[in-house]
Amino acid sequence: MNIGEASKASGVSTKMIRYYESIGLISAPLRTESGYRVYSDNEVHGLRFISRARDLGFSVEQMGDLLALWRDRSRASADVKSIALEHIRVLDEKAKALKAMSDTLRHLADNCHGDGRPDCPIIEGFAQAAPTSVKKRQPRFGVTDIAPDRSHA
Amino acid sequence: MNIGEASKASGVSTKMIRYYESIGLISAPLRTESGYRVYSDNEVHGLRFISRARDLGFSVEQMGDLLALWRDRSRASADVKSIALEHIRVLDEKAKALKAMSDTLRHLADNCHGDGRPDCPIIEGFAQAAPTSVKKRQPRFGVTDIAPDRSHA
DNA sequence: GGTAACGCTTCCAACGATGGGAAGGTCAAG
DNA sequence: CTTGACCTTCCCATCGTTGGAAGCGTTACC
Repeated sequence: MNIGEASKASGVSTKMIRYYESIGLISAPLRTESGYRVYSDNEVHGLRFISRARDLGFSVEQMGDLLALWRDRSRASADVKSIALEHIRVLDEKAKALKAMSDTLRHLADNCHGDGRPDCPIIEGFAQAAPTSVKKRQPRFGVTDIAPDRSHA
Repeated sequence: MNIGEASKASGVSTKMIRYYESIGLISAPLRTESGYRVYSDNEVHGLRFISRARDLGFSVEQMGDLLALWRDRSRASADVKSIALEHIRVLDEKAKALKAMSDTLRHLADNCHGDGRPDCPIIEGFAQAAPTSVKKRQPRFGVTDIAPDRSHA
């Protein structure tokens, strides 16, 4: 299989496959005489593994750890589980933070007429008081924190 | 007030204040003869506004819109509300996506012994089946999608 | 044998928000 | 006058992913 086929079979774009190879997440595949990358079923399997881990929000670094465990037949499932549990914790924390923002905003929005008049609890809520006790910023989410919508493919 | 004081008073780092100025989110403040930025109470107020909007996950672009509305005394609260509602929708969507990931992973983890043995439903879950029907990737969250932890300040 | 579709490489850029640091100027207090 | 805390500008890095361009080789099909 060449890279295009491997991409289709795994759900990882050719760009990303080459990128993962460049950063050492996956090893360099064999090449044809003419230089084309050739992927074995096993390698495609690994790409699918990556695709799935990625969809669950694992970082490239974590995917590296998981791949190593995947390939290690003498792994301890405890090691896998601990990575997973830590990731779950992070995911839940993020979700909680998002929900808190949403709730705060919802509360403000519920009290906003939403008509042609200028008075608005939302704007006022941003403008007034609560000098945020200055430091110790909370982790934040921006609109773009969700990965750029690759779904326009 | 110089930039350091304005930063402390608003909760926006000096780096970010300069950055917001550079991208035109805020206008350039007056300078002393020696080139130091000087912030009025009003400008600090604006920075606090930004700080709060940012904590609710608004993007810089949206903050620009909100700031414009804030300064526009003839604004329609409906305009503010619509930005807020749209943002709430996005926040909820992200939270939902995170929760779905967490749940999937939790399910796998619950079935993992987590001991010294190698068999692990998590790894197996990643490795097997579900070729992701190839394309149309979902928006994803990576570990780093949560803003880098600035709280080590 | 031509052509289109794919592949190759390298490099460069961007996204968003933020931090880090270097190299230098300024200001206040001792 | 020195010291230290502040300010200035400028560039670089992060994180994951995508895009593009340039320039050329290969493969498959008609």
